[in-house]
Amino acid sequence: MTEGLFLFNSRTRKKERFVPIKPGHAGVYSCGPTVYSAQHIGNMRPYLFADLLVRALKAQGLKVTHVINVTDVGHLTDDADAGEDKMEKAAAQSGRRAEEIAAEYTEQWLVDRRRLGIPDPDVLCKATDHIPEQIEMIRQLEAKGATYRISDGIYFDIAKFPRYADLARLDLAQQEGANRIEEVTEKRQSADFALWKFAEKGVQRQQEWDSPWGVGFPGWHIECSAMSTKYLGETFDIHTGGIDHLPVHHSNEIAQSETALGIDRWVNVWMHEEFIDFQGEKMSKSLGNVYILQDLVDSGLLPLSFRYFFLQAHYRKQQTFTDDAMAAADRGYRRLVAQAQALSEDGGVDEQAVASHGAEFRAAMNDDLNAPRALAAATQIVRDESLSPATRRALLTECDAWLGLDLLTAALPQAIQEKDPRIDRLVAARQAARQAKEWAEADRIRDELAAEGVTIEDTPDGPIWRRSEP
RNA sequence: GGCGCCGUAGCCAAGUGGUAAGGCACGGGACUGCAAAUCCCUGAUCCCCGGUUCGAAUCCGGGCGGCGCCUCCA
Repeated sequence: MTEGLFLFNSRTRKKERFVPIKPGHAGVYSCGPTVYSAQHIGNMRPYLFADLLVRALKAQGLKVTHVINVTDVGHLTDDADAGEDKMEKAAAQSGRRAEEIAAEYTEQWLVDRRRLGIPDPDVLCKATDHIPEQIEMIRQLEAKGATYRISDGIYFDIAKFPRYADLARLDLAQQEGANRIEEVTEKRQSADFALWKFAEKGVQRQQEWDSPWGVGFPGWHIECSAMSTKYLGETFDIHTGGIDHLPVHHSNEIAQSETALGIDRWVNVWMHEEFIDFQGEKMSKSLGNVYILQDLVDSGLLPLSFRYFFLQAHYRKQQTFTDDAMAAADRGYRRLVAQAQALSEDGGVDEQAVASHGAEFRAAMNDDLNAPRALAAATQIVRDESLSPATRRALLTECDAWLGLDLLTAALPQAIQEKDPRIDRLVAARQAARQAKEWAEADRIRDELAAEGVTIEDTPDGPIWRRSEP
């Protein structure tokens, strides 16, 4: 009945069966990072989500082209059209070149993605590498009469695009945000946005280019329109991004793309992931309460435990991050992997059982990427004793293609075997006491070590020890 | 003021009309000299009030509470 992948389309506010424009192929564009500083774990949800989507598309047998942009110019600090450029600001503060900063944080972002099991995108495009494309699109808009010039730049006139409010279902007359900020007063409507910003007189920017309108730099929104169109065509399948982008950034993208290209439907499916709530407020660079992946690793957690944490909630719901929830995810992930890897190759693979017992998992994922439900199904498979170990392995291999948790292949770090002769000697002494059945002495040594945070674990191969918490 | 999300067991979180997935913790059990580690078992009628219905966590109305966007932000 419900064959195929169903996705929630923000444009129609409905779950719809995904049908690619070009049979057998799906084009996906994801709004990428602004690389003036480190990406924190909240910033990683969009990429975990996009990866989940890409994996689901591939599981349908589709070939996927995934494009992500890197914003390395033009993203302003305060107002969309009146603040400082974040890249320039970061460069000024650190005394470094903007390109150098962008390269560093782009690389860190890619490394973190890989640690989370996210493959690199097929196309990773930088705004600064596509200035001509952006200028060209602005020229097209100008030719269509959708732009106007004011003292600080070239702007898009949303009055020329009647569908402007459709995506976000905005009531533009009632939007009052503009009243709370210092705005570019020359704009015709407050929702108009900059396409090209002029370099300020007397200010030497690191990043500026010539254009038909004068020296300056592109507005933030135009890069996504220009680059997605370049790599995916004038109409493409799916565009993803944070829910916060829906009313402004994506409304702007649609306005400029559909106007410049002269088309009615630039993107078929818009998908937006919700925020992670960090015990009461969002984590954001602006608020300064950032927490990067390495911080998690430093506290003894596995990167893929964060992926597991992400998979425990649906992407369209705000997810609460707390240290306890993260620790719970870490334990859950380690246990699941240990159980999966403990499965033998015995019993042969029952292909029929693979087809039938994987149904719930596939149905969950195909229902708008319901990862929590799918993860529960995978967990049941690991522990389903009615299936042979080999069959369970086969099922888990299939599940993991969607989940990306490396269930059967992850190398779990064992108890850290530190070198400490003094502790080794005490552990050996306890073991000797145990063998002599001198329990009081053995327990005394164990308590002594416990008091300094060392836990002894007796295994079939003898005792090992580890420090409880760093 | 406008647009939008959410409120389910101690914590995280599925479920959107037929009588509550899963994970973690807690408790119980197995194992152990006792522990640790591991494995097994165990818990909720769904923020409040009213309505619709044979039947609601699930639909409608009204509250209370949390969060996001409208300004850079995933």
